[in-house]
Amino acid sequence: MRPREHLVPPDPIVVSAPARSTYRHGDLYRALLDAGIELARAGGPDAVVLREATRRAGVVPNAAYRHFASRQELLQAVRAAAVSAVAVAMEAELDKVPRRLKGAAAARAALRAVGTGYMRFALAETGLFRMAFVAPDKIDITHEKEKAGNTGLDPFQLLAAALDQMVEAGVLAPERRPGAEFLAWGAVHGLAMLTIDGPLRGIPAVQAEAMGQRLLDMVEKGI
Amino acid sequence: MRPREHLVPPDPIVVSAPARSTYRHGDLYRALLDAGIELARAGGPDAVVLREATRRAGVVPNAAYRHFASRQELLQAVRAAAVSAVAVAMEAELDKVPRRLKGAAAARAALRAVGTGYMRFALAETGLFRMAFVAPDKIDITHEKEKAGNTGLDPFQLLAAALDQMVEAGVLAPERRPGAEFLAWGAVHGLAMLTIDGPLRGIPAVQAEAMGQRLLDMVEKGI
DNA sequence: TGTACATCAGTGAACGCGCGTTCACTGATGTAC
DNA sequence: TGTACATCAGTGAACGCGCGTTCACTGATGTAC
Repeated sequence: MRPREHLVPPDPIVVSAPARSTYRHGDLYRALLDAGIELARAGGPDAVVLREATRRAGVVPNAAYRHFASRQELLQAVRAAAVSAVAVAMEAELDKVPRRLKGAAAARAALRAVGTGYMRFALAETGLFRMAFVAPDKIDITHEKEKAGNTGLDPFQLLAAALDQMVEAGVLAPERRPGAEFLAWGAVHGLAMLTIDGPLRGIPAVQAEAMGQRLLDMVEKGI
Repeated sequence: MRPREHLVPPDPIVVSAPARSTYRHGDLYRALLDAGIELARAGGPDAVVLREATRRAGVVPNAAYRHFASRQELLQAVRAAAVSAVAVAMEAELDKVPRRLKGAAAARAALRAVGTGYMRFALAETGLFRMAFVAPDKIDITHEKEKAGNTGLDPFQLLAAALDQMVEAGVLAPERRPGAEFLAWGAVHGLAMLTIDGPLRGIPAVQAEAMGQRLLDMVEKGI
């Protein structure tokens, strides 16, 4: 594509090929996936390059084809891992909700937790976050299964559960429930994007956090 | 990059090189920019390829360097045009606000108009919309000037003006004004993204529109 | 327990691709006299 | 008005790049007897 940028001289030391003594790799699938995830962490979807993943796994490029039919397939696996990581971040916040809270207070706290976990993940793991929401024209998403490293609920389901809880607690009118996911998700997602790519880029974490809470106030009040 | 996809046989007819009779092009800068905009319309930022732009302008690849120092510079120009187009779409909605509305009603209508224009643009011109919000690591945004095909206000300023109007009309408490742009923008932007790339992708325009209005209800109530 | 063998994970070499960019050029144009 | 000339927009050819992917292979491993 573009000519190599020589801002930094190319590193002559092969840092990421962990000298393999055995002929077989052992778990190349996992190694490639991990490399892919690492690439996505650092640079988002575009950075997930098949050849680079094999380099990091210390293996010849075409070896990848024993485990992935194409770059697309690697991308899908990485994406699934990223989505899963978002869910884990959300659950981490949910776990912080004090058990003593009941009813309305608990429901509100759950919704906040879900939103907070989402936003924090977006800011802390920008590359993976982008990977989780890669534009569908860049990846074939159909028939994709997620690997669960969590309760098995994806981010959408966690949000839905929080909203259901709000209805049960009488905080959200049942007739407003259908589609409410998209209002809440949209609001949080957008603010995350503004903070990552947009005009809020680079603001101190404390301010980003405060803005996030303010947005969640707005959602709570307006949904 | 990836091998050519042969889903569609390569078109042997040069459709976009408008046989030039003169040696000089006339306005190659404009032609390249227009081609760039067209590419962005169809495929977003990644589709803005210098060589393709020159092809469409009917000119040899390196001719572009008479007018743009690099691909980056073309990208910046296209981005500026995209941002401008967003502003135009927002103004179009603002113009529809009945003149008879005064005070609170007018202010609310203005905020809605701004949000509606934004969302409609995102859905109708997805590629340009993506171009306007291209991730900063893909383009050098510093020292970029926008070309105004509009009143000269960018989308952010249009939103800010609407919010100021709400404060003046007494609909928005002055202490809630600072930073309110980001709440409103974030919410609308996020829903737009969900509709373009996310789970709402492909829903009928009517439903997308309805969801947009519902989101604006939420913003209005909760901001 | 020891040997023959099938399996198949990883190798080595190569491909064609389109990209951004550089170089030395050429020839139409507008300007000065 | 006519001619000489400088300008500089567009040409032609080439570069190196890294990518995804294909092919025929090789040799370590696990299994069947």
